[in-house]
Amino acid sequence: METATHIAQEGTAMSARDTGVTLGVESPPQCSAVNDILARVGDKWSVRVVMSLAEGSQRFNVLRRGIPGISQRMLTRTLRGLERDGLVKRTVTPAVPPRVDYELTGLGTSLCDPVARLGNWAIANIGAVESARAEFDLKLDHTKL
Amino acid sequence: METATHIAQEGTAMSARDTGVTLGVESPPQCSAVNDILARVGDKWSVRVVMSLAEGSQRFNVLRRGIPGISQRMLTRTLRGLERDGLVKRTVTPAVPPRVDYELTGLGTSLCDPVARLGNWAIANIGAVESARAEFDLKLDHTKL
DNA sequence: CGGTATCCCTGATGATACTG
DNA sequence: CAGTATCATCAGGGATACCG
Repeated sequence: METATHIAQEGTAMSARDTGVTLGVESPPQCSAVNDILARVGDKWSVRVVMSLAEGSQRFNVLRRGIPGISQRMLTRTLRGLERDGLVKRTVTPAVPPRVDYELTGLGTSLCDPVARLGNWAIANIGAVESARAEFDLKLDHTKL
Repeated sequence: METATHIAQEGTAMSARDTGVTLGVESPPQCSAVNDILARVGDKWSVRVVMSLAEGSQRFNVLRRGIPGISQRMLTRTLRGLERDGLVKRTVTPAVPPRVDYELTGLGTSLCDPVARLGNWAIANIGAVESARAEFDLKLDHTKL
C-alpha cells in the first residue's frame, strides 16, 4: 500500500479531488489548518453534536437531551463554534416560548463523511486498542512492582 | 439495529445519499469508544506524530525536529500514549548514546487512512471555514458596536 | 541521547444562578 | 425555552533543570 507511506513532505498541496485515498497532509500553512479542524473534531462535544444534527434539524433542548452529559453551557458554546465555522446553521423563530433550531449546513454535512470513517475505524479497532492498553499497563505494573 | 455492523470497510460508495451520510455511530457503548479515539486524534500532537512516523521509523530527536513546536515533554507523553494504545512501537537499542526508535504498528498505519481523509477535508475546506468565521465575526461586531 | 521531575499558567469544562 | 454570567476546578502543555 503506497497509500499511507509517503505523507508529509513537500510541495504537492492537495490534489484531493479525485482519487479516494489522498494523503498529502503537510505544508506548514495547511498544517495549521489541518490542526485547526482536527481540534474541532477532537473537541469533546463537537462530533457528538454534528452526528446528532446529521439526523436532522433539532431544537436546542431536544439536541441537549440527545447528548447525555453535555451541560447547557457547553452545548451553547459548541453550537456557537460550529456555527462560526459554517458547519451549523442557527434559526431563531420568534415565538412565546423561544424556538431555536439547529441544522447542518452543506459544509457540516460534508464533514460527516470523514468523521464517520474515523468513527468506523474506532469501532472496528477499539478492541485492539483496549487490549493493547491492558497489556501495556500490565507490563508497567510488572516493571514497577 | 444493525446500524454499525458493516461499517469498517469499503472505499467510496457508502449509503451517503439517503439521509445525507453514512452515520451509524451512535450506540451508547461504542459512543464512548469513538469519543475515546477521537480524543486521541484531536489531541494537539498525536496526529502530527503519527503522520511523521508514517514516513518511516524515526529516532526520538529526529522525530522531535520534524515536529516544530513540540516540547520534549509532550513528545514523550504523546509517544507513550500512542504506544499504550498499540499504535506505535518503541524499540530501545542499548548503546553508548542511547538509541530509541519509534515506528507505527499495523494498527497505527491503519489509522493513517481515516485521519488523512479528515486532513484532506480540512485542506479542501479550510477556506470555507475561514470565510465563515470572518463573516460570523463581522456580524458579531455589527451587532455589538 | 532520551527521559523524568517540577513549577506554573492558561484554557476548557462543570455547576449554579439569573434573564429575556 | 434558550441562553448569559459567574465561580471553582482541573487537565493540558510550556519552560526548566536534572538523571542514566
